Amino acid sequence: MGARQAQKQQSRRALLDAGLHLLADQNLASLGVREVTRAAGLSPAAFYRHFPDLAALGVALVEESLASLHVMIRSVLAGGDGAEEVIDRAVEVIEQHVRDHRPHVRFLSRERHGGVRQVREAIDAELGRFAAEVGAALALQPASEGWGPEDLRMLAELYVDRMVSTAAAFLEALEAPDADPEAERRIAAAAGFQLRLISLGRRHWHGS
Amino acid sequence: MGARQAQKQQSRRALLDAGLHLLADQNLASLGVREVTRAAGLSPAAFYRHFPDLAALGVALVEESLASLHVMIRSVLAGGDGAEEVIDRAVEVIEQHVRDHRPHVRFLSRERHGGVRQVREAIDAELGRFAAEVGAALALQPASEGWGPEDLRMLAELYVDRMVSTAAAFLEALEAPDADPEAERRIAAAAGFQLRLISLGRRHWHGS
DNA sequence: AAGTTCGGCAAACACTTGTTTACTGAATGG
DNA sequence: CCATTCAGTAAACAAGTGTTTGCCGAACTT
Repeated sequence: MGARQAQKQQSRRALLDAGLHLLADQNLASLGVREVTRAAGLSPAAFYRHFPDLAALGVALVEESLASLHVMIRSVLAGGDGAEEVIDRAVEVIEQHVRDHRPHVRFLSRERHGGVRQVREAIDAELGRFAAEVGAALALQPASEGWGPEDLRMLAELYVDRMVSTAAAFLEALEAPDADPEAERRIAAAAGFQLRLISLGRRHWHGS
Repeated sequence: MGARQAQKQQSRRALLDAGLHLLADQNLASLGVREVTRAAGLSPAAFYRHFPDLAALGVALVEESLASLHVMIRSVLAGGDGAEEVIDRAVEVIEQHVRDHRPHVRFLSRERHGGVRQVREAIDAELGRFAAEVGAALALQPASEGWGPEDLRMLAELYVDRMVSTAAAFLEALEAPDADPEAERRIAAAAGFQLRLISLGRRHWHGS
């Protein structure tokens, strides 16, 4: 890659980073082009060399954020099959992920139902793909015998939604002004309990 | 109430309605005082006769939105005890509620993780109170014998969260440009399935 | 070495913004 | 009936906004 492209990528990075940083305490719809370029150390006009819109920057952030999420989900699904172990690992991995990628998680959580349609749709589509991935993994387990693909999808959605909620809860605990380690422990306990309850229900499910 | 107060309330209503209307496709943080007053047919300065902040208007909208939610939750909990019936009724009531109070539901869904802390906290607190209410109702059922209050709370949270997610899903289906009745049916089916799965897991839970 | 591409800039465009000010005039209460 | 209260107004403030323009100069191509 030429030095030309490299410098362009660097500016693009600066814009994305500045955006992500500013989105710590405001949402995409209230972000301004000038605000971002100022924080990135560029002139306002430079923005348009990279994105047509702020919505486009948002979509780029979605892609970035979800790439790291994909890695996470795979690390949960791979490994021991015991339901208990998978659940415990899932909760741990989620907590660690929120810790490592706090700005991205915050962005996703905030914009999932936020004011910018393009971004909302991008997140939703990708979350659907997660559910499909989880569903495929579930289908491979012996406990899924006799389960239709429709049921498996609904089950996977339930798991994914639970994980997203858990991540959001961890996030809120981390952002609280008085960081309380007890709160995190309680969230982890609740998540473990709830996931266990779901998988228990699944084992006792006999046809729909 | 004097005619004086009545007129004031009318203006306040106009501001709240205008705000709620504008929040259909943007979020609170990006709303402007002038924007609201313009839509309400008042002068910008008039806003400050009613609210010190836009955040305050947001909190007022939260209270309004949650009042109607409380009514809803009670109508679910009251009535036949059969788990199946409760679940089916819950899904129906949620769907109807979203239909009847679309702007409020949208507002709650959007601002639950939105950019205004005051509003986020107000929603969260009230949602916690819902969970407590559901937990209290669960405690009365015979199936809760041997369940600690902690477990009941986590279970109630799981139910409430599921309901909120379901409401959000219904909302998104209603807002889709091509209104697809099939999508709503699918959401209702998924919600029923998932709630059933949870209550099945609950019945087979033996201590934590 | 000459010519082209193109990322970044400063400046200008025409608005929109939040908030305060001094005011008006109808409802209120004595 | 007269004084007071107070919701609502118009006007002004100093900023801030998105986007376009023409231009520069370093990196590429031939």
